[in-house]
Amino acid sequence: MGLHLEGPLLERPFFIRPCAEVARDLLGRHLVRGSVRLRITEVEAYLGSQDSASHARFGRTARNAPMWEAGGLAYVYLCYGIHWMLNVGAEEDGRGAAILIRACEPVSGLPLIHRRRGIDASGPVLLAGPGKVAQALGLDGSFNGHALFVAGGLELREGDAPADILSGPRVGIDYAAEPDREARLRFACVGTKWVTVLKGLSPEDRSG
DNA sequence: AACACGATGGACT
DNA sequence: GTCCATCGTGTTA
Repeated sequence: MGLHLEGPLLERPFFIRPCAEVARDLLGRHLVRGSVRLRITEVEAYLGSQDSASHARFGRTARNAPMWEAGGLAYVYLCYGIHWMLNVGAEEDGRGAAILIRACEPVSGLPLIHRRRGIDASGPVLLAGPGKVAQALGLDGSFNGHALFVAGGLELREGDAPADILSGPRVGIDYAAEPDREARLRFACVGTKWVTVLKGLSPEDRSG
């Protein structure tokens, strides 16, 4: 056992699509670093320079440079001086689009996850939150710009897609202008307990 | 060069 | 619900 259970890496074209589409498609995929494997359960799409909630609203800077490359690079930044946040770049270069990984469920590597998080919990308190996900993966600024479609280091691999998708407004962006503040750009796996805030989420309209 | 503040999380009332 | 740690970043001057 082992190797044949390892889903293949996502290839680069996966990321070179509209940001919200990639965001929905990231649900259920696996983030892998060494023994730690996490299944993505909640994400937020940040659309680019025209999105007043996005770091891309300032244009290209030293910090957010990975957002502006072609999709598939990690954008990792420090929030509140304390918490590292993991984003996945999307779309073609020059767009500034990226997806924040907000919550995951553990698949393997619990001992290391517990050690990095500093708690022994088994519920959502362990991995529901963008800072928690990055901490569990042992990420810091040195991962900014890391290619997620390359084996070794931090990887994005196939997983199992959710039965259905919930969507709702993004969290913690009160500074954004309308309509960005209300845009339904947060996505989560239906039925999961591994989600930061259930309030505001509802099933996507699948008609059409 | 100074300043304001944040895509949060944990402790606490 | 409230408070606040802690520092890199972008803004303004």
